Amino acid sequence: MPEGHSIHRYAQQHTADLAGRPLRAWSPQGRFREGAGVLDGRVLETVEAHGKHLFYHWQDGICLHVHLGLFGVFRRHHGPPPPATAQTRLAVQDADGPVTVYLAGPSACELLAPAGVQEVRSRLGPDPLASPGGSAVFAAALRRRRSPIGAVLLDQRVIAGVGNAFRAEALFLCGLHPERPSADLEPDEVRALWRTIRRLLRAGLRTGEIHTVAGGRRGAGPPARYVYRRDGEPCRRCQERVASWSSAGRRVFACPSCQPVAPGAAATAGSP
DNA sequence: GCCGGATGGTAAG
DNA sequence: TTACCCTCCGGCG
Repeated sequence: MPEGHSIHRYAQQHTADLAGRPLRAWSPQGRFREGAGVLDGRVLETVEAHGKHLFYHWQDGICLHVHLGLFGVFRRHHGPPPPATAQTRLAVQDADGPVTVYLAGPSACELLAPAGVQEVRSRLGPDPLASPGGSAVFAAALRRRRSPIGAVLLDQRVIAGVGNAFRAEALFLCGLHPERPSADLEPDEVRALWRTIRRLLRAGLRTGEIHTVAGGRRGAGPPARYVYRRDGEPCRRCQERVASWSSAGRRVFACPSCQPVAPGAAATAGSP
């Protein structure tokens, strides 16, 4: 589930598993043969996450940039790994340790010079998990835009790491309708939104799941959400049916009663 | 066993 | 807005 929390988990895990020693690297699929050849035998120093982007810093200033996109997946094997599949873009293995990591289906897997790293970073807004003081930058960006807050939250130049699930849950928790113009939000609402997103991302980083319903989980079962992918089901707070519609090619979810389009106004139909 | 959609982002029209 | 990338999984039969 590649929203920001899982990307930070990968950064932590891959640092723990692989950093500090020379690694074997190869590309079973062949599409990253040249890059893997550069990495093979080198030492991985650190892995850094910003939003949904991973930066693997290797010795000699070499940086591997990975973005999973919608389909990308890491597989981690402890001990002798199964043979890599034909889809495996990159395989990395600790020559002396037990861990092998396979990467398949990423939208980006590339070596970047420092200028390239800077270029990627320059397109990313503050990451609530990585950017102290990001709240002010976020607030300024919201004031500048006329787009609906729902669209703005998915814009990685405004805030990095939020995906469709965290968008839906954070807007519900803050009582904000996704179609409200971002510039119309009150300063208090903007501060609460940043804090809510940061809290949800931190919880996700800790647990690896997007479980947002207050009170924690009672027993096993899938993570519980308020509105994300719950369209047609009753709102957990007011029993109104959760609405959903499509905007900019993505599904949007909201409770029409708990998230009024105009602050203080009565609930309206779900679809604007 | 097949189909459609999914947590994302870019490029083309 | 649409297509595409290219992987996994749930629903359906």
